[in-house]
Amino acid sequence: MIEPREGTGRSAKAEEILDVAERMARIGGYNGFSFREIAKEVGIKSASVHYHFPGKAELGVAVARRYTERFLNGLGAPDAPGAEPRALLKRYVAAYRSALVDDGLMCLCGMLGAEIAYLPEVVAQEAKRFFEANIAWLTAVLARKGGERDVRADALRMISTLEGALILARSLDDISAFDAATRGLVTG
Amino acid sequence: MIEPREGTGRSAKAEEILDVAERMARIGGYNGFSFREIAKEVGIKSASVHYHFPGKAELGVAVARRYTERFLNGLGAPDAPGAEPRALLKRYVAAYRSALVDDGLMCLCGMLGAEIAYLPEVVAQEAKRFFEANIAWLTAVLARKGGERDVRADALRMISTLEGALILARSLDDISAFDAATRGLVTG
DNA sequence: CTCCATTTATCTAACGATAGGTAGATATGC
DNA sequence: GCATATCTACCTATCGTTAGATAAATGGAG
Repeated sequence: MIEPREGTGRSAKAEEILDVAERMARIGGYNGFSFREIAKEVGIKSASVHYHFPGKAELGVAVARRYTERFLNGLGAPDAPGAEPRALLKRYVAAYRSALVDDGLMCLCGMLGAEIAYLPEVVAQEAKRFFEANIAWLTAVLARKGGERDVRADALRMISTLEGALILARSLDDISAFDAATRGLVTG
Repeated sequence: MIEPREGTGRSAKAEEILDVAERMARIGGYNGFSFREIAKEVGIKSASVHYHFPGKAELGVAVARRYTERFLNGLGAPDAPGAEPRALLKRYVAAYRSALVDDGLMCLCGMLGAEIAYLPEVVAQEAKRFFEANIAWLTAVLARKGGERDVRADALRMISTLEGALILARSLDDISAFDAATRGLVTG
């Protein structure tokens, strides 16, 4: 085989499986994807999906990890010399908005977080790690921005509002509800 | 029969079924409750649950409707003469906090809203109605309070922050994250 | 008050569909 | 020959749902 990887140590088929699983999970949560449905979509049999990912929990972990990594990479370093804190925060809000508007999908870890008491512990841990990484990124940016009283509280508030705004906008079937709910989130 | 109802037109067993289904749904979402598990918990067979609620969609609708009604009743009228707007808003925040702290559960319609694209339409409609009713209540209170620029946007922001804060606090397994995220939600 | 039809609420037993998972054969390429 | 990647074929468990039986309570009619 011609090694169609990209530094992740994963085959192209495995990435394809993760793509499909992620999209399904961002619609229906942990129960929203199944080996059979993924297999059908990527053109193999369900037993072959087990070759790439031994069990559902492992697949869930892989999806969440890749999601978190991609999300953080999209944000860039919180202390990047060229980027102003305010611009970084705007980018953070835009990342959530893009999921809703461009992809029509929820935040994966928002979904998993909602049903966290129902998940295999290894998957729950990944959802937790996503939020902890987000808090770390935001607190770093907010600290750089200065003038903040409680950067951790502000970080938690931002994440909460954005995750909730996704749910609300999708429930109301009204994208403008997301914009209204998040207006003024990034202040002076 | 001695009519063990309470004005809802539903038997005591049906209410018991709704109790169990609601608790399960507030942990695992729409897929988090099943006829068999509910039946086991209330001490009957799954076929008997179908006697009270013909199908899962109907059961989901009944759970959501009862939840919404109870939630709104707990808030009271937004224009109650004795209640100050600020106190009403505090009560609104406390309702979410109580779900998390007292019951250890998510908001039912936050769960359903997250997976809304995955739900039977009749159930999705009930989740939507919950949020519309919440927006109506909040805008009425915020309008009474005065000094607001865009009461609808503020209502959407409050709901989003609270729903998201529930998810975040449960994901982090840290109740104080809810308090930090919602601090200052009710202003001046 | 008694007889009988009906309703209420439950049961047993099964249906087809789908879930996650496994064992073992098979083909392909280094 | 060996690792990779897929297959067929199956397993057990659970899902929502349905048919049909049953027992008890209810409500009129004579």
